[in-house]
Amino acid sequence: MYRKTSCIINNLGRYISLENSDKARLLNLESTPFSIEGKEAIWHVNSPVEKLYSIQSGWAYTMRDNLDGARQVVDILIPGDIIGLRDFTYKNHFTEARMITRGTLCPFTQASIVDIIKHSPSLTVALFAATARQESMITERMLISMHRSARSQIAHFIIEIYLRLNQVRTTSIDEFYLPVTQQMLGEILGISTVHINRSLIAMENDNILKKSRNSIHVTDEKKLTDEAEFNNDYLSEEMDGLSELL
Amino acid sequence: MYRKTSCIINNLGRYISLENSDKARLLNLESTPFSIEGKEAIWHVNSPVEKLYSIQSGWAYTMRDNLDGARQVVDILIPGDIIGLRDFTYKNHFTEARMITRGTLCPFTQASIVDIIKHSPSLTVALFAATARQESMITERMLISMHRSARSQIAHFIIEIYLRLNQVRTTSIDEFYLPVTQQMLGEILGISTVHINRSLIAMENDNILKKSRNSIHVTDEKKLTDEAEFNNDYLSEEMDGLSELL
DNA sequence: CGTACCTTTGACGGCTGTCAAAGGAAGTGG
DNA sequence: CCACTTCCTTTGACAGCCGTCAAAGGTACG
Repeated sequence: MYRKTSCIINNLGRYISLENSDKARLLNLESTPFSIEGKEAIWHVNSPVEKLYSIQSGWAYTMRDNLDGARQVVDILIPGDIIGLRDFTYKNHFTEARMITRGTLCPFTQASIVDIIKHSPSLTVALFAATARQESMITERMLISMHRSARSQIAHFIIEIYLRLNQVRTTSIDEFYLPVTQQMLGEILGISTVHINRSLIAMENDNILKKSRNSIHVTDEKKLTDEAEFNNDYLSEEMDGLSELL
Repeated sequence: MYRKTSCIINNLGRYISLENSDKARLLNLESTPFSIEGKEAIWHVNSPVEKLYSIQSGWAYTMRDNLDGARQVVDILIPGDIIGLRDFTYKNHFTEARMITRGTLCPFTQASIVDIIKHSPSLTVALFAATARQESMITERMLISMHRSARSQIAHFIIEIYLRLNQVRTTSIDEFYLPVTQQMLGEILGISTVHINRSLIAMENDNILKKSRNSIHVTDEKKLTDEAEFNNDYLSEEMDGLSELL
């Protein structure tokens, strides 16, 4: 065992406390991490599903092109997240995955996931938990995109990202790194770039936040959370009852 | 083994071919099915997560109330579906689940899911597959609600439901049972009842479909699919590579 | 220092929401 | 089997959030 940790250990360890045997298994299954440039593709649409990737560093996203030519972002993935959880029981990808920034990924083959399923109930449950959290983020975004104003959606997205970053490493809400352009923010929320821009300017004029190219300043956290009407149940890492059954 | 089949066998059997030992395990884990009235609650918001339910007959939905008082439907669940897959790694439910029509449910405890995870890799993979399909439906709805007109969303929903029904039992697209009110259709798609109504009337005037209280007549399948711009990859039950690894 | 990408602004239109009320259909109880 | 109640559908009027189109101004990067 040449390393004491791995990216996926940090992820799955959020939901259950890992035995040493589980940690050893993960270290064993993890292929060599590789670095990857910003904007580089991780997989393409319709390509066969072969691997999952745990993000050691860098930001990534999955997206697809709508028939009308509009690009739609499905997930925003930050360090610690697993890319491909939604896809690994499908034959082909129906999204494309790309890096936003340069970073480092740890690949896991499908076979190693099957190995986990065969030999470690606790890791399997953690995989379910990680899958459910990703699904919950999508569900939340769906419900919110259907009923909230652009401003409220933007506020909600910023708080969600802040909380997710904070789960991985302490982050200040006053100012944090956010390598997402206004254009991409529009593609995430399903709002036109023009309207994103106007909304951001309005929120800046109301002294709520200031978005610059790769970071965000939150100047009035209270106003922001009020607009976001944020309920963070869906981000909860707790899993009480289930872990006792293992 | 007092019965030859169970509702969950039909569900999980879609994704992999089940060994007899797997079938026996499922029959063993399944508690006695119980019947439940239309509109009756299956669980409430914030109640602790205890069970999953496989639908033997009847339709169900999950929903939650937005802060502005609007009700939002998260999933529509038809016979053969599993209720609670998204929730079972959480401590509490953040949706409420109710029947639409009267029906019969087969409950599974969390403990029995853990039993599956511990003892049957193939069933575990099938559970992942079922979870991923439900997630994909949400993802699809999210993407579509963000970029398509009300008419197109309605068309898409009708085709999705038709295809899902058809996966369980042969269904004619000309006319099929659809116990979803216009109001609920609005709550599913995030569109006001008034606008749902106007859109349905417009589609009826264009001789595409006719929705009556509990069923739908599709009079022009081609026009309907054209408007829906339906890509059914996400409903695929195929899972090639993975099952070979088991 | 040019090229590509991102942000910003203005003008304009329309899809969809809200409010309010009436008409039907279904279910319930006497 | 009929009143009554509740839920669902339908219609009209009106407003506004947000999309589209087009173009200019900034900013990063090779």
